[in-house]
Amino acid sequence: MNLDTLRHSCSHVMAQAVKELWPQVKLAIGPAIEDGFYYDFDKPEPFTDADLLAIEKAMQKIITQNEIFLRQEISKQDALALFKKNHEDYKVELVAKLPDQAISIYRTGDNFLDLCRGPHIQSTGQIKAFKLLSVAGAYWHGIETNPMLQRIYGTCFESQQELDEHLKNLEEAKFRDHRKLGPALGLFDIYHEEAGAGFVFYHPKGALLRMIIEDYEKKEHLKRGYYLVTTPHLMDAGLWKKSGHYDYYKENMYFTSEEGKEVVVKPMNCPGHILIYQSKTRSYKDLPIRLFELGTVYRKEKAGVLHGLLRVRGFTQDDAHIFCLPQQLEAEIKGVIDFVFETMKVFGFDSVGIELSTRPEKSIGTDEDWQKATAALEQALKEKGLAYEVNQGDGAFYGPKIDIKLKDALKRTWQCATIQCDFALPKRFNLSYIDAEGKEQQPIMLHRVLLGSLERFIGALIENYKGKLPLWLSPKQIVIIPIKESVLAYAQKVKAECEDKGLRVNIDNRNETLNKKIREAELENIPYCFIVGEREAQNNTVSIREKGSKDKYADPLEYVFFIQELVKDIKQHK
RNA sequence: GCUGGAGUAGCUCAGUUGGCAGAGCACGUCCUUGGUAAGGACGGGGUCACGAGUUCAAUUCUCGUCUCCAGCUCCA
Repeated sequence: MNLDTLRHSCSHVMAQAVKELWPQVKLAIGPAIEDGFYYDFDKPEPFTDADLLAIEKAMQKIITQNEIFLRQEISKQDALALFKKNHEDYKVELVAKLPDQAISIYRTGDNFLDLCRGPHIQSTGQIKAFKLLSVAGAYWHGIETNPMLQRIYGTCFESQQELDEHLKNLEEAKFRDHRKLGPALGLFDIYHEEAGAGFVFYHPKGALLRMIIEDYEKKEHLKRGYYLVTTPHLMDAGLWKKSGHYDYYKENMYFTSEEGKEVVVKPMNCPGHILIYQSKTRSYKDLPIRLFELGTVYRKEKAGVLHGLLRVRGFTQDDAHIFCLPQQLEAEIKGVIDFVFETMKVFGFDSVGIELSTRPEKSIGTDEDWQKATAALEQALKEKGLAYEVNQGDGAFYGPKIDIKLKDALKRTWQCATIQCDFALPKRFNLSYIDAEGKEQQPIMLHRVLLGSLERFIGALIENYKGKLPLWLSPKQIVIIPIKESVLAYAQKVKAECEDKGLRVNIDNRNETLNKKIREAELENIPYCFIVGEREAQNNTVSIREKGSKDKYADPLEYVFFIQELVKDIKQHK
């Protein structure tokens, strides 16, 4: 049985139940979606949780009665008359837009009928496991200026077991939510009321994690021939008018002023990098020039879209702009794709989805340039043998893009890397290089990020690892627990040796019991506890407890050997 | 920005049909000096999100604001 068909049918049953309970409700649309289905209703009073239970009960009854899904074809005229008679205004609107030919409708039970292309399951009895999940507002046709309808989300599976598994998955997602885990683990917090929504504060452990990621990225970029640059946070509004951002994104930019001049808090790094490129005459021999910056940008996002670290108002991009010759374009794109995949893998994500987005309605540049740019991206993907989906009209205003979305442990996708091909900004800024004949030419510009925003990426990391970061990313790698005060000096010696090897280690010297310290180290997800008492001090060893090893623990080990092994693991990003 | 739900101690949450504000954890002091996931005693901590209104009296009722949550719309 096709799962989409099953879910679509289930949404019909839900609509039927709603119409039985509230006959005056008007129906909009009810499709199957990735994890279930929804149906949009026009009903003046909101649905409550109790309503959902009542609807579920009514649905169960319809399912028990095993009603047939009966397909009928009628003329457009008849369909219009039928839905008009039933006061289904939204259906009338939908029918009116259909071509003038036979239109299919589906009936179930005595009274329920719905405009529907189909297909459906044979009868309601085939629905074995379903659940209604939530209610939310949704605009008719998804257009902001249209009336808001009430959407009920539900899900449906072929067996109760699969449904239970899905619900368990949802529960688990809640449990690993970075918005809970992050503050609980001392990584970051957001002081919504005091400092403003959408602004992240990294606490000591989170700042360390961020530093580890930043250090890794800087090193890797230098290795690949990028130049590290830094650009200011405030720049004259004129620069943003020239780049086009002012016209396209004014609503989302933060402004300030200086001596009557308008100044913009940077929402992007490109204009800054362009100025650096323009600072001198460039030769074709210098290209490609790859400028990389961990650039912190601010965007005034609407209040309703903010979400933990995933959607914030101030964030740092691992942003680079590559200025290259036309003949270098494809190789550069391929190089970035390889860089993205390698980086994802190092951070523990190995499954990705790729999308190619083309020219949007609101955009700058000539058709010819858009075609060239889109073709270059597509060609690179094809030559890499990568599967991708095309997202028509979803590109940036200055060029088409490849988005690489990573998948986490729960198979959820996260938008992180993007590669954008841009002919428009070089034109606007009149960028140039001198070719072999001594003539001025225009370079092509690639915009790209690997992790996207560090904030979002750290959110993804926390959720993917459920807060249990691998050793190399752990802000605290080892905690040394001296059993009594008399061995403190020995503990300090061990600590010094570990630090000498670059390990992040501290001593838990509090007046608490050993059990409590171990418990807290476990809860804090510290990979290793080194426990030292008289026995260890005498033999120059430590007792090693690996996180999660429960009551089993290693025999006292010559710790010098052990920390060498740890250093090896860290080098390999384990 | 829109629809709906919510905001009580640092955290997780009780509670008040309008009349002195509660627990556990966390925090502080003291006792305890320990062998692999919570040792004990005592103590401090609150403009019940904020602002107005109704009332003898508002954390509780009404309105507004801010913020969060589930979605919608948006995401250079």
